[in-house]
This record gives sequence, C-alpha cells and structure tokens, in this order.
Amino acid sequence: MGLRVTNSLTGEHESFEPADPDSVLLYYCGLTTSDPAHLGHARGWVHVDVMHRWLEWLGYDVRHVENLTDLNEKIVARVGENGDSEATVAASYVGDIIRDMRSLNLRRAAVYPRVSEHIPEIIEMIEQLLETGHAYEANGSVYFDVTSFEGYGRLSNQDIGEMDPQGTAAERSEKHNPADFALWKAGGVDPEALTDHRHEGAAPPAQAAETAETFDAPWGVGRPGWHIECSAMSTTHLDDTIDIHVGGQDLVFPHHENEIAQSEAATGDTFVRYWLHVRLLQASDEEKMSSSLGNFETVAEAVDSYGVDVVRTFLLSTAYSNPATYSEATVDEAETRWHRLERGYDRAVAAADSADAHSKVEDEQLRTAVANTRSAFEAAMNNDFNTRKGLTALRELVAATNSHVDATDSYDYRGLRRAIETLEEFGGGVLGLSLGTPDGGDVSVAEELVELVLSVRERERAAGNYDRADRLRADLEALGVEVQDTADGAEYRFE
RNA sequence: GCCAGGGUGGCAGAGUCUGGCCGAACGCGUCCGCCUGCAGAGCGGAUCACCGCCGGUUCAAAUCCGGCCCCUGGCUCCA
Repeated sequence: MGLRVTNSLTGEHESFEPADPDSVLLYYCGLTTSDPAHLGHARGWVHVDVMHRWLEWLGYDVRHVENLTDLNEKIVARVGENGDSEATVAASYVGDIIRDMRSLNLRRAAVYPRVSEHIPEIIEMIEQLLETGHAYEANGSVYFDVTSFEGYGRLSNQDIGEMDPQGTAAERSEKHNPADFALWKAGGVDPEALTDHRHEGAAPPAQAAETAETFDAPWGVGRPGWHIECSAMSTTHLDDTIDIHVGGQDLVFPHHENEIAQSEAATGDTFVRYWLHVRLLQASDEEKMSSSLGNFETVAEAVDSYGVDVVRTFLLSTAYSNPATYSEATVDEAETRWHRLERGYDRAVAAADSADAHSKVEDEQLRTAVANTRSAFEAAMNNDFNTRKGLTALRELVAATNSHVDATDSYDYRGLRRAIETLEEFGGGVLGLSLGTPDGGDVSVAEELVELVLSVRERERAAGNYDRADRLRADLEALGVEVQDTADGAEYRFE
C-alpha cells in the first residue's frame, strides 16, 4: 500500500506519485527573518522533516528546499533594534533560526535559499511574464495580470470578482484589476509602511527605510514582490514542476495562489503536483495558560524548557492536516507520552543486554506485537503522514515489551532486539526522537558514580536506614538522576 | 460577506476518503488490584461517549446525501 496525501488543490486524498518514480522534489515555504521562530514555525518544520524522513524510508531520493525571506518591510522595521540595516537585521535572525532548526533535530534541507541572493532569477522570471503578456509595468513597478491566467483562484476557491484588492492604496491606483499583485515594487521601502510594524527600540521609520536594500532591474530600481521569490527559488533549486509544496495554512491565499499563477504562466508547466498545508497551531485561549506558558512560545524557549523530544512529540501528536492546540495540558500529555516511550525503550535495551536474555526463548505475543506495530506504523504514515497514529503504534509496542519484561525472568532476546530496532527505526529514524541515539557527553564516569551512590544507598536500605536512603535518592534527583526501585533492583536514568 | 476546516468521553484525540471487525483506538485524569519500607515506574482491571441538531439513503452510518446551528482560521505581513 503506497503513500496517500491530501492535496489542498483538489481537496481530495490522492495516491502519491512523483514525476520521477525514484525521487521527490520537496519545497517548504520558510519564514520571514523578522522575528524569532515560534512553536508554530516549529510545527511546520518538524512535520516537513518527518515527511522528508518518511519519503526516504519509502525509498525515494528527496531533494528538499526551504527558503528564507530576508527582504521584507517587517525586517526593515527592526532596524536600530537588532542591526543597523535591513541586511544585518536579517542576518541576525537567520543565525537564530538556523540555531533553532538544529535544536529541533531537523534533517537538513539541501538548500536554504535567501531572496537577496536570487534577484537575477527573479528579474528573469518577471521578464518572461512581461514578454508573454502576463505582467505589465506601471511607474517602474510590475504587476501580474490575474485575468491573464485562467486558473487564478483555484487553490483558494475564490472568484477574482469577489476578492478584496491586494496591496496598498498607492499600488491599487496603478493596477488594471484590483486583484492584480506586485511582482516588483518601484523604489525603496515606504516609511509609512513601517509604522504598522514599529517595535520598541527601533530606529525612526524614515531612517530605517534608508537602509532597505534596492536592486536594479530593466524597468527601474526597486524590490521584488513577496510572491515571486518562492516561484523563482523553487524553479532554480528544484525544477519547473515540483512534487510536494508544503506551507502553512495561512499562506494559501494570496501567497500560494499567486505562486501558481506566476510559475505556470512563466513556464507553461504544472507548478506543483501536491499541495500540502500544515494547519495552524493555536494557543489555548484560557487565561491561565497565558501567564504560565506565554513565555514558552518561541522555539528556543520551548526546547529549553521541555527538551527536543517533548517538543517533537507534542508537535507530532497532532497530524499536520489537523489544527493543534498549545496548552499546558497538551504539552503535559506529550511529556508523559515521550517519557513512557523513552523508559520503555531503555527497559527493553537493558533487558536484551542482560544475562537473562536468551536466544532460545521465544515470546509469541511480543513478536506479534512487533509485527503489528510495524504494519500499523507504516499504514499510519502512508495515510497522509498521520504521525499521531504512528506514535500510538509505537506506544503499543512499548506496552508489549514492558509486559514481556514484567512477566518473565528469561527474556526473548531476538524478540526484544526486533522491538528495539523497530523503535529506533521508526521513533528515532522517522519521527526524529532520541531513541538509540545517545546524546553526546561522557556519561560513563557519571554512570559509575551513580552506581556507587546506589550501592551505598542499597546498604542503607538493607540496614533499615530509610531516611538516609531517601536522602541519597533525593540528592541524585536534584542532580537530574531519576531512581526507581524495581523487583530487579534499583534502576536509574539521566533526565 | 466570500473561502477553508472543524463539532466524538472530565481533558486531549484517532476513526469519516475505502459504510459493517466502532457496543468507538492510544493517552491524560480518576478508582481498584499486583509490586513496594516509602515514592516513582511498570503490569492487570475499572470508570468515562445516545459520535452538534433534524431528516434521508441502506440489511447496515460517527462514516454517504440534504438542511440547520455553533466554533476556528484565511480573505492585510504571517508556518
């Protein structure tokens, strides 16, 4: 059974067939580098990351491109606060964003193109559109004529006649049709446009606007429109036709609608075979949450507070195609889910490595559970990347390994190995969780020290000195070592 | 107003494309038991849903069709 996806262009579940049967061209609409990345961005990143990983698991070569918009009025509005020009402000946020991406354990895209580095390609595409009559010039600006493109409005299901006009009042007066949109904006940044985005500590709009980048084009000095950049960059780094284009739900109109019009008008080919839109992460509207969780909204803060695995588990706990809620309760649930998975995995590894594991023991139930999980996980991911169900499948396998370890004293070595490999392959390899990928650092000495402390504690317990034993346990916990007594003795894990 | 997506247990959230195994998954919470010096973790069990409302199609509907109500998002920079 192959992969099926929900294509927002048609609204249908479709079986996925890339143009080239062996490879997938994947484009993700990245963000504008004018603010720190927040959890909503992380949601998009992590889901695209898992799509990438799953496509590779299915055997495709994946070429994944993710743009960064480093030319924008909102960036200019930050001048004086985070840099002394549009370019330095953008560079500073790009650095932060790359750092955030790393912290989320994302598989790297092949390229992270920046708009500022693709002006020639953008100009070339605009020239093509002018030549073919899809665009027109007005006072040094260039607009796309939406009436020249038959399918305009198909992605967002809107009629041109009923649309609100795009762009500022000044732009509107230059347009043939109110729905036309800018491909190139003459001149620099209008200080007026910055006032809406003012920040504390930013330079006065007129001064900030001076630092905005401008570029020479055949029709005059100016700046590229927002939409044309993705068209130009995806064509440059991928192809005229790409297989999957992912982006936030909020980009459907006008951004993606305009991309289709420009690209298809310019190349004459289908722009995107499958459009996938990540639904938005909504903050809980309960007042309690805002005070306690309001400061966890950025990626950096969330990763810092909860750790990558909890953040990823939280984001993957709702399939990309459904809206998700960010609240204390939903994060707590993710935390619990992740800990159960992690503990179960650690326990299975310890059991398989123990002297009680034998290659001759066979537990049918365990082996059946492994097989069931494998097929359930595969089916879940093939069903429009349903990460929620995938996580559920892994959880069921952990329940089986726990039962096995609990129920017997002689463990099924091969069965456990297969369970462990499955958890590593799917939980670690596909969902990108830290299973089977021990985090760096030299823990071996630490382990010996912890074991030493535990042996002292064991002696105190045997002597009935529970208060001393408990103090040792509490001290270890304060250092981030969680101790649990089991029938087989004390177990511990680093948090 | 236009467009899109939703309404399933205390919470969260699968299942709707491909009607029947859904007397509705997994989990959180709560309760009981096992284990246990205590705590935690784990295991076993229990609790909790007339699947927004009305009507239709069908042997059979949470799932398909029609109407209605309500919610969220987009239509302005936005993942």
